[in-house]
Amino acid sequence: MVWTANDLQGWKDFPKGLKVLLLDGDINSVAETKAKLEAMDYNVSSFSNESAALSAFLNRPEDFHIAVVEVSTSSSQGGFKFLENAKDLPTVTTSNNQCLSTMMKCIALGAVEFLNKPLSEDKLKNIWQHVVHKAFNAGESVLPGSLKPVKESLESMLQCQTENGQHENKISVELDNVSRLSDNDHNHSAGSDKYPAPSTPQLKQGERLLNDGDYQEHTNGSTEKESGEHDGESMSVDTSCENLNTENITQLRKPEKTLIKREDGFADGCKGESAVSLNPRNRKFLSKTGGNTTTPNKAGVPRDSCEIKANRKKMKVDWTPELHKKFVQAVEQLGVDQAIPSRILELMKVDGLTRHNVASHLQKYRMQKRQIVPRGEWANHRDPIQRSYDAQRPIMSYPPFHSNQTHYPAHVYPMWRQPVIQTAGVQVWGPPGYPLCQPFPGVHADAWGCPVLPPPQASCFPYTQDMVGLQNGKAVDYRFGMPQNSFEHHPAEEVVDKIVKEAMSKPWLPLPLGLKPPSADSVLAELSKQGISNIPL
DNA sequence: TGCCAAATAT
DNA sequence: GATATTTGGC
Repeated sequence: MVWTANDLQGWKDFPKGLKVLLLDGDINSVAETKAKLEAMDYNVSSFSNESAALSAFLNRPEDFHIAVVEVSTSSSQGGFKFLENAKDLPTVTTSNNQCLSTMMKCIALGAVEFLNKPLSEDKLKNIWQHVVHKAFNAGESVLPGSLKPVKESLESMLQCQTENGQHENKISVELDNVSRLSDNDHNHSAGSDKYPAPSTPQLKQGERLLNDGDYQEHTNGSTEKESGEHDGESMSVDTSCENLNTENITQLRKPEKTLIKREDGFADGCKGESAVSLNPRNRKFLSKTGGNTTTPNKAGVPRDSCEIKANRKKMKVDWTPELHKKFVQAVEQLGVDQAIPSRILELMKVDGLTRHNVASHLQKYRMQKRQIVPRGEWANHRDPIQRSYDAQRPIMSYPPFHSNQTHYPAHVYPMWRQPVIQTAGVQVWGPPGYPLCQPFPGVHADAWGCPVLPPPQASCFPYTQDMVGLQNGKAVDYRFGMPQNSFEHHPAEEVVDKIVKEAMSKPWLPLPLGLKPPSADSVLAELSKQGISNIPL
């Protein structure tokens, strides 16, 4: 089925139009709350009388998606009756009474949330999440009729996005399993769905869905900056009402697109999975937590000791092409000297990503860029396997692409090893618009976004592996000694001399590409020539 | 806070 | 065993 923008139009405004049953014994309070809800474009039916509210719901349950009910232990109409008799309707309870027993009673009776009065806009605006939660987690038999269309529409929308391949630059939420989870719930008992969604309203609009990484930093006393900004490039899921659209619920059926996942399991059976995850390995966590994928806590604040433990370790960032692309863009934007983790992190604007994550990736990135490989690997020319491996080693790349460039300078950048044999279908994730293979047919791209030459051409370029930054720790740019127009040219002689000289003066550094270490025989011969015949092992 | 290397996970 | 990523020390 082909979906059009019009098909999704109805949902772009979600949760506007959500039908809310509001019950509050206080006439002033009910009016105030109603006004706030209506300001959010919710469709509110308000009641001050519990019996009236209940009968309204029982008569036309399809008229309501969610209820906001005030409970009171002092009044005869405490709201509990409604709660008990409208179990299928996700019900948010509110009260001036914050005592634990009242809250527990509400939850025990099936309330999805307990909100202290007064009800601010902040508290109210996210109640829609309970509707989604209910729609996806209630067994079919207990799914309120009013929510079935919600569920079906959401499912269709999510499916549509997957088919359209709209899954770039967004941290994913797996709702793929949610439907299945609802089946599980159904198997357990009809009442299992009455367990409340965890602390939904603590997730404020615009706040990120994935925060365990930050929490990790926070617990370490780090001042890790939390990226609260959300621009068009943000890679986190924005759960705000305004943005619950195709951009934000992407990849929902793309387990392989996991960006960040937590992989803890606990001996005590407590599984923490507040983070979004698409990794099949983590699905069990979703099951354990009732499959609530839409309601993590604010800023990853742990809800309990289990979650603290869950956050302490093993949050793993999967550096997908998109994420890496952002990383590379940030690095290039900052420049070699300024590319430090904190700044990269700022530029990337990826929620959930920590400075540690970036630092780690930067470390790898730099190592790759400097072509750091064990010397033995280089020297092992007698190993045919190694030889063939080295033969695939990319030699150079184009300089970082800048979109404002209209031509491509012939600066030759260092390149690092290709992980696999290149094929025509190799995935390339350079910056958008990078003219990868256009100017030079046959040029490939490696996993780090740099196009590379195939081995035959490569063998005739004895350039240093890092043309910038090898001289006495200072940035020295050799690139202008490089051929300017064609790969057929050889580098300037003085450049080669410079590279060789440097390699000899700093034997601890990895050899520049193109420079081969001397063979053991030649070394022995040279030593012998210098009167050294015994080599201590 | 950044960098590096060891440890750990996949 | 290779590679990717986290963790911990400096």
